[in-house]
Amino acid sequence: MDNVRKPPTMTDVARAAKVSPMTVSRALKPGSLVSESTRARILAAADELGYVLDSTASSLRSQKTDFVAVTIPSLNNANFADTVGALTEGLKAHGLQILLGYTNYDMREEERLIEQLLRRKPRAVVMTGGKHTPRCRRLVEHAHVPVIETWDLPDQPLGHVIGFSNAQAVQSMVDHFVAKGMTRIAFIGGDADRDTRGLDRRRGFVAAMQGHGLDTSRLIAAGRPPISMREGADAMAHLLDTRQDTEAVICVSDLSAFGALSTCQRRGISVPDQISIAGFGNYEVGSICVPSITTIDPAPKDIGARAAQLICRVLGGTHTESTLEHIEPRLLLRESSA
Amino acid sequence: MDNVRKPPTMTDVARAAKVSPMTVSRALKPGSLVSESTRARILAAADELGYVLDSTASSLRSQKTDFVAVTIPSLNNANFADTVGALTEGLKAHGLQILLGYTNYDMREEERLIEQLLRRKPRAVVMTGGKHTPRCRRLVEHAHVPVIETWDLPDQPLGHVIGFSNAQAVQSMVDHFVAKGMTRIAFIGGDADRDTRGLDRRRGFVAAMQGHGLDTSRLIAAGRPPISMREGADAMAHLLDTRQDTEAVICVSDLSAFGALSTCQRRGISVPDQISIAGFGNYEVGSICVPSITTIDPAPKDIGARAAQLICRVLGGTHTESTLEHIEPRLLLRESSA
DNA sequence: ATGAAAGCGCTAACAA
DNA sequence: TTGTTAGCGCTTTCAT
Repeated sequence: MDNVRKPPTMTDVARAAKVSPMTVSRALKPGSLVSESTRARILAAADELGYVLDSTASSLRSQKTDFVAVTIPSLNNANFADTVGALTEGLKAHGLQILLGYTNYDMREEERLIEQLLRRKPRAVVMTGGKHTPRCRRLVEHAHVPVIETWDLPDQPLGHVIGFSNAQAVQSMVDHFVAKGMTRIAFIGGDADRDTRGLDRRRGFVAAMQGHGLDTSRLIAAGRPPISMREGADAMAHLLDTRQDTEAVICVSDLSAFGALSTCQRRGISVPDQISIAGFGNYEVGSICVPSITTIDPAPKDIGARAAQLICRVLGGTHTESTLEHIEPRLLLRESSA
Repeated sequence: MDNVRKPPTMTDVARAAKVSPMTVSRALKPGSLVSESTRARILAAADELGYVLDSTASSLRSQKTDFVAVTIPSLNNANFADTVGALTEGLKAHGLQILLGYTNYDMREEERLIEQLLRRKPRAVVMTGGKHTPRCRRLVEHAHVPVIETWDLPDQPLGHVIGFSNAQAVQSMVDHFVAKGMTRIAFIGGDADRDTRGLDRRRGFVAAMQGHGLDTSRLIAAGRPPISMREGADAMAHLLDTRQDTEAVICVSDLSAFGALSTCQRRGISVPDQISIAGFGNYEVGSICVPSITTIDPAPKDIGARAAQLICRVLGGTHTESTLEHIEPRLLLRESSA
């Protein structure tokens, strides 16, 4: 009647293979000192019993886990997915797993998440972004674990940084349009400070426009960040209705830029002949659509790969001081901008 | 010189608050029996020391974790992200966390991943898809943990199923085009069996065409699955070059359908006037682009939400037998199909 | 409301 | 090459 059998332990395997639990432990670890015949017997017994190592117990005893905590704002974002993908790949070689959590662009949620993650005693922490609640900062600092902040240049880094200035990247886009002789340039972004990177991009737009002595009033707040295609489409409709003389539109992301483009297509407005459009992030949609969308490539995979490398160096002891690795986003000029 | 201070334990907090460790343990759990003054003292001490509960130890002692293992083929897929999002949301209320892994559309990788995940003793396992290696099946079966397979209707379910027939969904799309009087219908998909759901959709296409006595030779293998926009665009170019009389194209996903659409736009071919296009998955891009793309909505969030509900019922003991919950994908007719 | 003792399953350290 | 002992940090259980 005990339909909830307890799963077999190492002791069960040891008994079945007629060795001590310690020998089983050794046999299950790769490069260890067990005679081949014994190991074979043990593996057979383990397989027979359906034994699976309990990594909870193993971690507790060895005071060492094999995972790296990672937080991203949203699961549903190709850029962050690329970063996490590269990170996973880079860590796999060193036997490290990723423990992934997402904050839903909310610092309170990030704090909750970081506490959850730290309870599992990760070997390192990789966070997206450089703004955190005070308690979140304290938690991470107290953890005595290597920390990497990515996708941003934090004012007060918690540890290592692998990022870039979102503001500066957008400034380079503004500079590009201004160099082409345009002056009436709009920005489409979200309406609140949930997405700090989006906010930085908007700030970069304003700073650059002011630097050129240009009008910054074409600033469309398109809804709760992160805005996507639908919001971009609606914002473009609003812009076309209210500021018909606009020459170029810079969007907070390629997704909203694509939405803006779709509105132009529905209205028969030719891009880039009548208006130029640019995005951010080098999402696939922007490279395929017609016209393809001018954008900025922040090299998400590079961020992940470098984070993995850095973690391995730090855990290996060959790297100790805090680093700032600067990512250089590239401007990709495509068909949507004149 | 000890720059690697050991983090404080419950015993440290107990000493600081002048109570026993047991009382600290109780004070940190919500609804437990500790006087308010003692609890306040303990929480203050914990905060002071930067104490974070060690869930490794806690799980070992209580023989109970708080997470659910989830495998998805790829992180970078809005559909699976939606399922995981809904699952996370539904489980959060019950204090359960998700331990997420991705298989990269590879059954060998899934096996490796499942073993890793099972070592952490999850309370339940949610897998995407119903095809697994024999060892993977054995591992899961031996784990004596509720299992849910999603997004598919497995031949031999491991436990619960929340899914739909990908083949049947595509058949309904074929039926729709045939009812409109079309006969020369093509299918664009991947070229290997990595993506079993993609393969099922292709099978559904062939079966439906044969059922109508139609030619199934317009079957484009567009590269290594899962194919995306670029492959869809190239495949459409190939199709237009070789089978100019094609009336409709069904693509394995909206992403490839959007790529196909972009090729038509570049060549000045009017959709749907000259050719109809349909996708699968109800991705945002298909609803925004011009023309919008006819598709099938497999209700990804619904799958996740139902999985969460099912897990809670099973763990709560109110549900014991294996269930098959059938998702009914909806055909969304949009501008890209005549 | 609080405490003392025991032990979850595993592996570090030492012994043989 | 294999075994013995002890204990990781916590919570179950029982006692007060």
